[in-house]
Amino acid sequence: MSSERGTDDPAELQEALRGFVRAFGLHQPEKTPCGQPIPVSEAHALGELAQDGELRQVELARRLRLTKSTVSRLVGQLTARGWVERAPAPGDGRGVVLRLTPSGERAAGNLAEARREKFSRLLVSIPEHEREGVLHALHVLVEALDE
Amino acid sequence: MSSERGTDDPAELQEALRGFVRAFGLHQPEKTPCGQPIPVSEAHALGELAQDGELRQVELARRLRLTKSTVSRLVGQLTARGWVERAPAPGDGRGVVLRLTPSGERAAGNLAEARREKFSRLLVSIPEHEREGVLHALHVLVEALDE
DNA sequence: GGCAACTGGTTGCATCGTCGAACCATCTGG
DNA sequence: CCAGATGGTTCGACGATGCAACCAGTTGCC
Repeated sequence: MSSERGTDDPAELQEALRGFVRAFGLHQPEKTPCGQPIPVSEAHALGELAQDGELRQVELARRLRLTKSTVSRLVGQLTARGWVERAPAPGDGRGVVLRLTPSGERAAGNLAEARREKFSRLLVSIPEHEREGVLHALHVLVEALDE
Repeated sequence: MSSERGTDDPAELQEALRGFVRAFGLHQPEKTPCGQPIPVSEAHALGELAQDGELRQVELARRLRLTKSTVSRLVGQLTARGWVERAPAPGDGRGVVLRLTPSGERAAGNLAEARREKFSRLLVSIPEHEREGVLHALHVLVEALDE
């Protein structure tokens, strides 16, 4: 029954999250999240592909939480860049398997490097004694959001 | 020189943030962040206006971290809905002062209600003893991002 | 076998959201 | 009084997403 705005006030949390979203630049389509000449959503897809080597298109959609139509176009852009190859899925005439081309591997590598660089810079901007708390807080948040 | 991945590893931070972004659903254009029939960016603007009563357009742009052209159009949409009024800024012939109309106040009220509801739900999903830490961490993050 | 229901993909249409550049009007400082 | 900064608008381009309609292949069931 405290009248002071404390840790049980939703407004506090809302304010804090809103500030973060804006500061992180999530409002901008961010042509180059890390200085690389590549759109955000393509970067996400590239990351998934680099990690798994091969992916069914439908699986990519699931991971990125996008509709199949969006992903279809996304993959179209990536193949147009020569970064991804579509192949018929073995055992299912409908499906498509995606794989990075050598050029795509390179792009993914550059991207990963740039990303590491970016977060490295961010990390040093966080006072050392706060870092553990920040990481922990993010995990807590994700857990709360997943419910 | 520690080989363990600890609080000085950028990958940790990257991973944590990526997880948060996806869990928070920031990838989706989120037509109705809280079930209200209103686009996200308009909602943000509405929130700022509701809080301050009156705002210079340039100030709104600064807060939302958007360019003046984007904000100009955004405000155009809001006035088209009858939620915002443009008035010449007193003392500066160039400027524009924005104010919510009664109808805009209502819309902002509904929105605030829905948002409060949403964050309230999120808040209860965060263990009580973590709440202060989460809030603090978000502030630290914003500060680091601003550098 | 054959037919209905489902699933993976593609394409067309609509909407949202942002930026940069060009342009105009209005301050502001020598 | 003029040059440069500042606030706004408009235009053109791009990125990103969804839904609906459609096609093709798969599956389940009678």
